[in-house]
Amino acid sequence: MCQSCHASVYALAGCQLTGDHLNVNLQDSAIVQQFKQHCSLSEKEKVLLLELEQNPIKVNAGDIIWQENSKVDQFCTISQGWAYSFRNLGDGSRQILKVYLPGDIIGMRDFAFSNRLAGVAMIDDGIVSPFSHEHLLKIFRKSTALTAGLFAIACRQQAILTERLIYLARRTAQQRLAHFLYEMFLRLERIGAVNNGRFRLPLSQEQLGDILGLSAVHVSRTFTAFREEGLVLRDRHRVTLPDPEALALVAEFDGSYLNDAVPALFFDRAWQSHMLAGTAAWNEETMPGKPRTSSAD
Amino acid sequence: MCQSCHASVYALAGCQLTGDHLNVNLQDSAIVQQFKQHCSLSEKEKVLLLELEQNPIKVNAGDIIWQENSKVDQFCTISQGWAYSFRNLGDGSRQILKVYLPGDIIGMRDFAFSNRLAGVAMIDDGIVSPFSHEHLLKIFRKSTALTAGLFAIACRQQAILTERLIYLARRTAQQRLAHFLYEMFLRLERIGAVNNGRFRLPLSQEQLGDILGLSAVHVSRTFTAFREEGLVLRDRHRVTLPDPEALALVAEFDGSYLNDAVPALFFDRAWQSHMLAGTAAWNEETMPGKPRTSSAD
DNA sequence: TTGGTTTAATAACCTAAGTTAGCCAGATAC
DNA sequence: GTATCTGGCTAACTTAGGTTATTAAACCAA
Repeated sequence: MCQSCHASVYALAGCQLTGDHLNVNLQDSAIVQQFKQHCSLSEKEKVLLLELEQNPIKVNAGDIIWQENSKVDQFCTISQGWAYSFRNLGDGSRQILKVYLPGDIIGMRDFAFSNRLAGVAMIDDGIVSPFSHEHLLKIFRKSTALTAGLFAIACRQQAILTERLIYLARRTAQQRLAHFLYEMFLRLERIGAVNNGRFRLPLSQEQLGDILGLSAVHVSRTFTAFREEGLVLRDRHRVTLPDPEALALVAEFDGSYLNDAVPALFFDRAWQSHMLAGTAAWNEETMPGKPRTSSAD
Repeated sequence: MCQSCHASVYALAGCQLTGDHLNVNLQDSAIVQQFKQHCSLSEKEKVLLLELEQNPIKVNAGDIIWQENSKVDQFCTISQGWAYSFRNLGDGSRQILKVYLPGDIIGMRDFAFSNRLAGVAMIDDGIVSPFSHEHLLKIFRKSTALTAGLFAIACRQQAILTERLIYLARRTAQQRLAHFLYEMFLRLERIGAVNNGRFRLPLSQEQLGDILGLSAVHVSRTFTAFREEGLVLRDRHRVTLPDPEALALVAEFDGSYLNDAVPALFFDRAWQSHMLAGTAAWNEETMPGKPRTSSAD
């Protein structure tokens, strides 16, 4: 951890640091982008959010951010790299619960618990920024808009889990893999990491199996089937979807749980001005455009 | 909906009403019990919570509270009866996502969405109380303690979903059924609905299949196996667990996601007094005892 | 009472995915 | 260079659970 850096978030914002010190600024913070999906932010609110990223740490591929059952002492934002949360099961198998991309908040689900229900590990090299319970409570106290935003993020997280639950309970291997690939395609597209249906997917077939509740062997079989059907081409860690919509069709993918993040309340201006006068400006102008960052937590 | 009743929550609290009007009071509100798991409440906060139950409605078994894809206009607390949320899938099957018991909040996951991702139906006759987005925002503005409590409930909801996800992805039919029955046993025990390992479970085998991602036929087979092993006795809608712990063993049940709802912050008194002075009294005295109401949402 | 409907038990059969194992191609190490 | 390791592909075989069908018991409405 960047212990030697005691610069405030104000100082950090916009400055260029070298070595272990990392650049954070008001414009390109992934977490601010994340929240802009949900509401417009005042400067004060941006600062509150940026404070979450005061303590950037470089982490390496394979690093464990925290272990299952360890004490819950902090949460993290991730600003570079991929991570995943996982549970090791009694029989030696494990389940990967969620893949995190830059802009996501990691571990917020542990807020209500004294011990971690899941471990988190880095897939890639990257940068994470730990923050504390206090920080979260501070946001609750200081900004109703950010609170609602955090609550919305927790709700969307539930929606994503629900979607996966249905797929794991009810769908075939082809549908599961198609769904996962298409979901990653959409999430990566938002953060500009897709080029012509082609993107990097740094996951082994074993890891994919742990995500999808399948054996690695069957993941391989399923990729073979997709290759023969021309639906998915995979070369090491690069994946190409020649026709993403065809894949979505196989998966019976309904993206409303990702895209339809437009609470009724954003559109009720009379109510807005009544309830939120003086706290924060919710702004429907940010809504019509497509969200640009990945889904949170 | 009890449109004719415009009595304030203060008037309702403690009064005895007849016909469509229902009794709500400060002591036995299931939602207040629910929150007491997480924190102690001031009188003002209790009133804020009780306002959620201002509009009790009688509903009948089989009633649809709301349909999938309908507009998100309100949430609900449930004070009597059982309900479940569900998704109908393209192929005619459906997945039951969650069973709600008295004291739970229904539909909070839809906070971030304009349309419902899941429908909700009553299993039993019961009483639900709708409340609005505004109400939730009002709580965010007025009480950091209740906000944190709501956030904690959303987090626990994620934990429960995560647990189910793992079981659906990785476990055998016996483990899934054992897990579900044992979880219901624990939740019902908390609200005093278990007598000597015996409780009412008003779900058909088809509904159980929709919960567990199994066919009704296989649910039947699994019950037969449990009966032969003396693990579970089922007669229509009554279930007896002669040895609940044996069942927990079969399920490899780890209850920390239900019981360990004790955030580190509750125990850090220095931090408490620092952060929360003047807002609400978090109280570690309510913690050591076992929670008494079912898990929320 | 009757006839219709829902729920449950069991059997026979089928299939998707797990398991084990062998092989090969890239990496990485020596 | 060669040896080793990891990740991926394919084949052969096994198995848990799905599907369909039959029967019987509960439940309900007329």
